[in-house]
Amino acid sequence: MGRSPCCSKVGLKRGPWSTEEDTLLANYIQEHGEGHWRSLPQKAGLLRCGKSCRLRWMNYLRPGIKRGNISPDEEDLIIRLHSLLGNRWSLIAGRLPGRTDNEIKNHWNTHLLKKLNNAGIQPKPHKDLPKPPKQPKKPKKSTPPAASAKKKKKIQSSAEEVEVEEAAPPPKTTVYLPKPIRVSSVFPRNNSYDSLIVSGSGSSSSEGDNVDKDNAIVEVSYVPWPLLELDVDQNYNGIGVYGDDHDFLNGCDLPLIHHLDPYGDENMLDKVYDEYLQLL
DNA sequence: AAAGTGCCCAACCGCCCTGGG
DNA sequence: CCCCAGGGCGGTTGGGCACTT
Repeated sequence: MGRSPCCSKVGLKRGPWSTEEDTLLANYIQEHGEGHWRSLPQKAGLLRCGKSCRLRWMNYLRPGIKRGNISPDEEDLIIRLHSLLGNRWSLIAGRLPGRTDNEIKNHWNTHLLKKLNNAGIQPKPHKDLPKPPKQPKKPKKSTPPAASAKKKKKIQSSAEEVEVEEAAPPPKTTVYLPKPIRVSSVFPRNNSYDSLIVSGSGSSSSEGDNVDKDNAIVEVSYVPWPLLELDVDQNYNGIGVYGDDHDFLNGCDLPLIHHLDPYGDENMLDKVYDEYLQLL
């Protein structure tokens, strides 16, 4: 028996939103705030699924949303973050002010993937990208075999090679950290990706030495998620202990770009990335 | 001008996680 | 400890538009 749908789809409108619906939704949220998405449509007088309302708000109506015209700087950052994070669109979006995960995901799939392919760079298939392992915040339940079967399948399919001892209190947990890879200090901001220099394939890159601090160009190697295995002990206070997705980045004190002006400082993205390198 | 083709992106779908009762 | 509703995420779909033939 499958999971019950989030809402009864009978009688609900689907497809593109009308301006009237947008207005209703925006007005309601302005008045009552976000949340309670399931009951929101009814209260707001919308014939929409709650999830649909949330999506519309998050991706379109929310104040501060920037639409279209993704700048080369932003593309640059997306590519770098993707090399770090894989398809964690919400995390990537969190570092790009005004951008939504959906937009970034679309842009990646329609534009950046092509550019990278044209440049001879083959980002690993999404499924091969390990996710940052999640440390169970609280050993909630040692999932019973039957109930966890589906989850395990999903996890394995995403190649999440995480060995987290959930039940026992092991002092040691194996996690995999993303290794920061500098794609290039300047993804050609004014030209195509064709000029990218692709370093040896599969270079597992403990060679962060190729970065020339004074110079712009470094080796380009799109090597998503080279795995870095390490043992976590009590003294480890790095970002490796992924409390959750957001802790994965937030835990490393990386300043959110929301606080920065992405257009004010040409080198801002480089700086941010350098901070990643240092923090990781 | 009409038909065919490809691309883009808003929206949907299904699954998972979390927290409260 | 278990169940369930709410919320969030990543992958996929399909309508509409632009471009080509």
